[in-house]
Amino acid sequence: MGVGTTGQGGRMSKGSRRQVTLEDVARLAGVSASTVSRSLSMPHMVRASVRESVLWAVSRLGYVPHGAARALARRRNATIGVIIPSLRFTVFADLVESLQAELGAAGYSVLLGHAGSDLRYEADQATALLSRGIDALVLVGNAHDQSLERMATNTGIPVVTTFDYRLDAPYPCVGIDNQAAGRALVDHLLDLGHTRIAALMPDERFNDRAARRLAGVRGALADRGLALHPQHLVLGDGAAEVGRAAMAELLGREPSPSAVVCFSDLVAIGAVVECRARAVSVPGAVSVAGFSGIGLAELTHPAITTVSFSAVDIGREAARLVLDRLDGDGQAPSVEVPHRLEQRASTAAPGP
Amino acid sequence: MGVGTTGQGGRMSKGSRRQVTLEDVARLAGVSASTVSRSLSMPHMVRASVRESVLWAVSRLGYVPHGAARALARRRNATIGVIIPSLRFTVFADLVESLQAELGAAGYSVLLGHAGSDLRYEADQATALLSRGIDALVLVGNAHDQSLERMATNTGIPVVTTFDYRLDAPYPCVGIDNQAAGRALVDHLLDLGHTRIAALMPDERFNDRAARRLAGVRGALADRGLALHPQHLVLGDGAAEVGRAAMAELLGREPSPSAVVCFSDLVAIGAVVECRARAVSVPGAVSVAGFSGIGLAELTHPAITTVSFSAVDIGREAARLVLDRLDGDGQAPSVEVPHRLEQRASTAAPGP
DNA sequence: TTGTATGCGTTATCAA
DNA sequence: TTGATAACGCATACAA
Repeated sequence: MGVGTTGQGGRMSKGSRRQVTLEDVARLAGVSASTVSRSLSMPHMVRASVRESVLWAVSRLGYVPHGAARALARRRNATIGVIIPSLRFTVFADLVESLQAELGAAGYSVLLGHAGSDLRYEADQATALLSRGIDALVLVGNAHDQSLERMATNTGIPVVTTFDYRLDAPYPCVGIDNQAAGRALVDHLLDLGHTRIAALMPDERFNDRAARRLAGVRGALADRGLALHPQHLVLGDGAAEVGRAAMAELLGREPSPSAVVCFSDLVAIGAVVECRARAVSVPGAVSVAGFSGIGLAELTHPAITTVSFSAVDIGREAARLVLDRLDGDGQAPSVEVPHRLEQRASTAAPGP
Repeated sequence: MGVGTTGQGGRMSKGSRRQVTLEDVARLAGVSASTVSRSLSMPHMVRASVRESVLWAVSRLGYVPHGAARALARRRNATIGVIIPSLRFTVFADLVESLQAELGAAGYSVLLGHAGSDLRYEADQATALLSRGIDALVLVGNAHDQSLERMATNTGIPVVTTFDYRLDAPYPCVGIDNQAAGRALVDHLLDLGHTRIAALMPDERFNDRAARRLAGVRGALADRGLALHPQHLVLGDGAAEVGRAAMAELLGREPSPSAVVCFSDLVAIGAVVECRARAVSVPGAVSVAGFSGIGLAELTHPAITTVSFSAVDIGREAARLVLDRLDGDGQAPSVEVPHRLEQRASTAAPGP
């Protein structure tokens, strides 16, 4: 679609310039509108010489197809809705960027919505995107509002979920096994000899990934006859500042933990900062672990032990699933993206 | 538009369920289609009792307006295109999130495009968004490809640019005065007594904000009879890892700088990490300053001196400008968002 | 205040 | 291979 010049969509500002239509191109090329349409959408169905003159007319007039008209006629929008909690989390920014690249290459655009951590709000966003016209919906996690689920089934548009892989997922999904990941992190600490392990995490009621990780944490503890002490669970989501505050809170509690798992790397970084501010040695006095494996976690001092995975991979695979549902045979299965324990300097055996 | 249930847009999957249309609602409510349309778009133009029964039918059928049809009829898409270099940069993620919130509240959706740092690619993205149908376009910076500019003027859709405020901007813009900000940072270092000042920055040919900052840097130096030594300009964009590598490069050069300004906080953080790895004291042996004022720059050790500003404010004001162009009188002027020098521990007077 | 008729720009169906 | 023509679903000018 050549670097066209005139398009639709804008308010006709003052000059009220008319949209260049298929008709205009047809007239200039001396053919019918349908031939122009075909020359653009199914070039092989039209004689080469005709196609050439059409293309010439197109670029001469700077014709750009009218998206809405096309969507109306084709019953398809070439647009995918993506709803994430927030772009401030590196992993979601990576997801969106990756999705956009993959879907863009296949001719789809991305319509973006933010949901915070509120499932009701997520459903509202979905309604908005749906009425805007989307061919598929990409969500984060597997817990969603009833009204959203109803909408999805009623409209029949494909839904793909991300960041949480599980066999019983309601939609095709691509993500990590959060429970196994949570377990791996705690097993690592247990192996080091820790017994008083705390967790800094989002409210599990609003975050099913966190809930799964917590299940993994509890499971690992239970397997060794231990449990998460109620005083050892502190809520705190996302930002380093929050991690700092949560760590401050935790350090004031009894019994004091010898290790802390954070469900986000930034929170872990904040926790370490707070420890330094209080002259609490990491990992001397307390071990700290993060989650996600963002680049920064490797550069801090000490470098942060974490469970790493690729949000970019999740985006790419999610795009594959979406395209399979839209243009393929719709049989592509959910995919588990691997995670890996990155053992670094912020965790060590507990002091004597 | 109640939490509807049935919408358009999806491929009709197998069952090929038909879209619920205005007509269906009209039939059920016992009125004409136009009355239904009015009940939804101009409720005050219809008798209360009628409106009620329409609304009832709407929710009964789970009617959701068909975006494309609506866009076609109204010649307006209720969609704003936003093209940014990358979501991996905190400031752009903040911009998008802020824009989305403000525009969403006004009934607009955000269609997102990523351009990297390539103006040609940005223009391609613009073409894609334009043909998807957007009512306005939000860009980053004031330097753009000719073809994009041509498209913009030909379509007549409003364009608003962000992050670079300048009087001679080709479109209404909202951002900081990058030149003044660059100058402020270097003045601070000069006041501390530095004379060998280096810069870690993106290639100015592809980044007009960086070019302006560099102009500010050079200006401040020139005012004191100094200049940027050619060996003291190292390219490196965005990520902490990149800042680390750039700093490594810089530390190997002659003459060695006593202070380094980075055009991004993450790069500054990376630079500090590299210094620590080499046992180069910050700010003892070399001062390091960042740019943007992301939260993390305050938490590092040492905390990073930076020029801070609010990308969220930029987003909010950009949304205001867009809405003014679309629904207002189109007279709202460009806005300069304030920046502030945050003097922190990473900069100090040079050693003897 | 409500209904009728028409247009929005494309694609798809069907003849030619 | 090409050209009429009928959808596609909604908004609006105009008539009632």
